[in-house]
Amino acid sequence: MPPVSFPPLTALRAFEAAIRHGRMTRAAEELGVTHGAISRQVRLLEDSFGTQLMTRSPSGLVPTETGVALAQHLSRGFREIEAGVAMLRADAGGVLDVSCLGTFTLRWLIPRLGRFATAHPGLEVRLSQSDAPCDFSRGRYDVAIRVTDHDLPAGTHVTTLFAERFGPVLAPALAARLALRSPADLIRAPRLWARTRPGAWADWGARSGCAVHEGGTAYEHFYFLLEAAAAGLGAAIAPEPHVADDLAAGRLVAPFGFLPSGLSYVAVRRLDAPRKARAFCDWIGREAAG
Amino acid sequence: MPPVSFPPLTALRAFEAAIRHGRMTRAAEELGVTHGAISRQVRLLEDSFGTQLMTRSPSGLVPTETGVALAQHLSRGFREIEAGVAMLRADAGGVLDVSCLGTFTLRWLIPRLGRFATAHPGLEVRLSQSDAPCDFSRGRYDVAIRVTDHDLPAGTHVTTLFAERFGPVLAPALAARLALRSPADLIRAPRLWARTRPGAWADWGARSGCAVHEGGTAYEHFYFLLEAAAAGLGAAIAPEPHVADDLAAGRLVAPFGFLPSGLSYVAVRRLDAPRKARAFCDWIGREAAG
DNA sequence: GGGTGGCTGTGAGATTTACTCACATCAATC
DNA sequence: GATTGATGTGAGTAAATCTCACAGCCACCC
Repeated sequence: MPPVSFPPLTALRAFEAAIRHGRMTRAAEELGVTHGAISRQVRLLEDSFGTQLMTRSPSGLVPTETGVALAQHLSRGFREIEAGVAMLRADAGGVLDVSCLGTFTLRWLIPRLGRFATAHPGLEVRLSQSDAPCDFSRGRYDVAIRVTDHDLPAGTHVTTLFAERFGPVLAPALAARLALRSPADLIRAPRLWARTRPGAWADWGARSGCAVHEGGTAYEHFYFLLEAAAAGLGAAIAPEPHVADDLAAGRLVAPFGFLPSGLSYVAVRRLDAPRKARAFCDWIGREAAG
Repeated sequence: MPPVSFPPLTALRAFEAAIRHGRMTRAAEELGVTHGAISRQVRLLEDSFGTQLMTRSPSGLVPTETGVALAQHLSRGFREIEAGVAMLRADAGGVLDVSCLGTFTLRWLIPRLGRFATAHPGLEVRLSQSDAPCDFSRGRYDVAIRVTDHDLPAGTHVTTLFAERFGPVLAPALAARLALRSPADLIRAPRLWARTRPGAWADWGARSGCAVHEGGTAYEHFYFLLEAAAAGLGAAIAPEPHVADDLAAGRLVAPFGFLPSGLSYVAVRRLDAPRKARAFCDWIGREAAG
């Protein structure tokens, strides 16, 4: 319960706004509540003091002498508080720099970022693409999203998003033409791979027990790789979250599903990162869980 | 929901207290909550701004630069609010003057007044005895409790307490000696009456259909009347609430029960009475109803 | 190294506060 | 008398706040 030295601050605020506007309806608009809420708060305040603070009339409110004196104190008090909050808001907005895997960004994070923006107005998330190992020493970003195939730097907090699952994907038409019956049959498909993940086919082969041939067509970015696969140029090894939408849309098929890659997607921040970095990591952890 | 321009005031207050004390545990003591509540409120504040406001250590809290700045604004703001509240509390305590029927006061109100005092600390109820018609023009009291046998002044608010029921009461021994079988037998009892209610016997006679004789012994105050009746000196016409305790204690008996007198006990206040008058009337109305 | 004390953090659930909705009442205006 | 715009309130819901009961951490002491 509130300390005995104060009535509810909500009631004080409602009262101050009502007096300042001269009407409960206007105060309600300012505070984002119904006039009934203002009426109750003011009534509660008057009851708790045993003193009438305003008279009501159809043309609005008139404070009593006591009410005027109280409202003046409250106005000054709330203005001071408002000044502090505004100062903080000006500071605290700004930008959060997030270093992120390119394709993950495009296909998983960006579609969800609107919810973060809604929850944190005034805070801009600035994304940069990288799959280099985390290096907070240069201060270029506050949070890094990575797959845990690199040693993570000491003195960081790691938020696990989800375990990676990966598997071969290709266009439906190509899959039909190749009459694939088992994962081993993929050896007949043209092999596509990304320079960012050169060992993907070998890793998958080791996990699935399938022989995989070498060579095939290399692409600079994973995004191009998936476009090529969707165009029927061959099969690619892709992490599940990157292709979930394409699978749902029927642009790609994953005839043999996905296997755990042994890796995890993580969000990493320095232990002493700004609070907004923690807010972001908490948020993205919840998004990944949900 | 709170206005978008402010985070929860409760959180701001918790934060300010924590910084001022340098410890959440001390802030919790001041605000009358557990340290867990303070911890959550501060965390909520930091999350909503995306900014760390303090660092925690086993030796206590250290505000960040941002936190210091915010806390200074908040301290000034809350001090201003506190000054207004203190001013009001000083004003609003004081005294409520209640003019009340003497015996009603003694026998019904005073035993209950402790509950009012508990609910309204700092507010003294000053009772004065009177059964004269209400006259708020002299400003001698804020509330008058009366029986509605007088015209009530215009421009007042009336809270009905309960309808009066009255009837004859006398000592058990006298009742036994007189071998009363019906109300009419009361004509054999010595007739006691109060100067404040000279027409009581006649009123009761009219309502009960019994002949009542005139004369008998007059007392200045109703209290004396009841003492005389309890001493076996005769029968008196009493309102039920005045003698409830004596009946329960066996000091008096009401062999023929009580009849509605056509009157009501009411609490009356001016329409523009101080808020504490309304608080009192609301309270006494609830006590009468319960 | 282990024990103690005092600090903060948090899951889960309970309690309290605050609010909405849908009306009612009142007074001013036309 | 009807309309408009103000405040008041019963009943129920939603949200906020809090408690309880622990856990974890660090400094200090032995």
